[in-house]
Amino acid sequence: MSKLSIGMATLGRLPKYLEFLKESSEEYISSAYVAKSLYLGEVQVRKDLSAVSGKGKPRVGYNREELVEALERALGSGKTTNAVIVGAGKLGRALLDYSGFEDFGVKIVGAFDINEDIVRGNERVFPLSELERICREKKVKIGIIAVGEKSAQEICDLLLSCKIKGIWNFAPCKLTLPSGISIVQENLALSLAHLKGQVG
Amino acid sequence: MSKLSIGMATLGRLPKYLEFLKESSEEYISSAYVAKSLYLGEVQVRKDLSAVSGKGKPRVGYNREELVEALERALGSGKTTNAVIVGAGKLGRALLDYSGFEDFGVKIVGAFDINEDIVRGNERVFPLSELERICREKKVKIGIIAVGEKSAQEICDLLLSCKIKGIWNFAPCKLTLPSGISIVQENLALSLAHLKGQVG
DNA sequence: CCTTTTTTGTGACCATCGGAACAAAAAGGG
DNA sequence: CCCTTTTTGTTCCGATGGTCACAAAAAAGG
Repeated sequence: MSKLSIGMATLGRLPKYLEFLKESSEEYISSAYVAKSLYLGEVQVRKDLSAVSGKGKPRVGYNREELVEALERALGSGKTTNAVIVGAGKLGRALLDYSGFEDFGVKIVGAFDINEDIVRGNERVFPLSELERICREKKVKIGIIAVGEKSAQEICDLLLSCKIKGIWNFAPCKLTLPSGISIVQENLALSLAHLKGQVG
Repeated sequence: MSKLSIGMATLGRLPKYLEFLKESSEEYISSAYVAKSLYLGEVQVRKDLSAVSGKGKPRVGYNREELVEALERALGSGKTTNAVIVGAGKLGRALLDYSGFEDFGVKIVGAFDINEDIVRGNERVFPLSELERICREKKVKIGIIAVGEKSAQEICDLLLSCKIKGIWNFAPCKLTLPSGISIVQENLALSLAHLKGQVG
C-alpha cells in the first residue's frame, strides 16, 4: 500500500527502479528480473515496490506503466522542491553540477558565495546578498551548507531568516536551530572511516 | 570493553569526542558534560565511550588523557591508511581538499585524472598512467571513484588491478567486484531526498 | 561505618532494514 | 475442472542503532 512515509533505504532505490523501468519496453516486469538487473534481492524489490504501488499480478508481474507512474508520484517528480547551496567552493560547485537530485524532485536553483571572483566565473553562482531575494521569489525550501565549519552557524541563521524549512549541512559541526526545521548532517569522512575499518 | 568492531554510528562520533576532549583541560570529564556540549544523548555518549575504553569512574567521570588515548587508538590515528581518488573533476577535487579524513586515520595521497589540463593545473593531481606505480609505492588500500557513471566500472577494475582492498564509489551505479573487496556506495542525492520528504 | 548522591554501565524496549520462508493468487496444461 | 507452476505479498527472524530505566560503584558527609 502507498504509505505516507517511505523508508529512507527504500527511497534511495526508487530512482534506480524508475530509470530501469523507463528504459525497458516490456508491458509486464517481474521483481526477479528487476532484482537481477539491479543486483538487489528479490524480496527487497517486492517490498520496495509494494511500498509505492502494491499492484503486482501473481504469475505475471508488474504493469510497467502503472509502476512508472507510481514511482514518479512517490518521488514527487511533479512537485519539485527548490534548494539553494551556500558556499561555492569546490564542494558547493560539485553539488551544483551533481546530476541526480532531479531524480528525487529537488531542483538546485543556484549557489551563493561571498567571493566575487567565484560569482563572476560561474553562471549559476550568485552573490550572497541576493540569497534572500531569490529564496523568496523561488519559494526555496531547502538550504545546503557547503561552507567551512567557522561560518556554518552564521549561514544557517541566514538561511532560516530566508524562511528555509530544511538544512543539509556538509560542515563538520553541529548546528543549533529552532524546532520545526529539519536538518540532515552529512559526514563524508564517515563512510571512508568505515571502509578503513574493513580493509584493516 | 574494547570490541573488535565498533558500530558505524559510534565511529562517526568518535572524532567529535576526540576533538572536544583535546580542547578541554579538565582532568576528569563526565558523560553528561560531553553530551550537553555536543548536543548528544547522555546514554549515547556513555555507550560510545564504553565501546572504546570503558574506564569511567562513577561519581567522577572519565580520565581525559586516558580517553584521548583510547579514542586515538580506536581511530587508528597512529596507523594511517592511504587512499587515492580517481577522477579530479569538481567532486574529486572537493574530496581532495576535504579536511576531516585525517581524523579517521586516512590519508589521501592524491587524485588521478586522464585530462592533462587538470593534471597540470593541480599540484596533487596526477595522470592516470601513474596510478599503478603510486599505489604500489605508497601501499594504497582504498580507492575513491569520483568519475561518471559510464567509466566507473572500468576505473573500479583498474583499481582492483592496483591491489586496492576497498572502494568508495560516488558514481550512482552498482559495481561488480570479487569477494574480499569491500565497497561503500555513496549516494549524495539520498540525503537530500529524505530532507525533501520532511519539508514537503 | 552508614547513608546519600552522583555518575557510570547495562538491560529492556522500539524502530528501521534486510533476508528467508511461506501463504495466496493467477495463469496454463491436461 | 483441477493440478502445477510462477510470481506476488506477508510474516518472521536477526542485526544495528537510539532511548528509557535501573543497577552498581564510588565519593562525600555525618
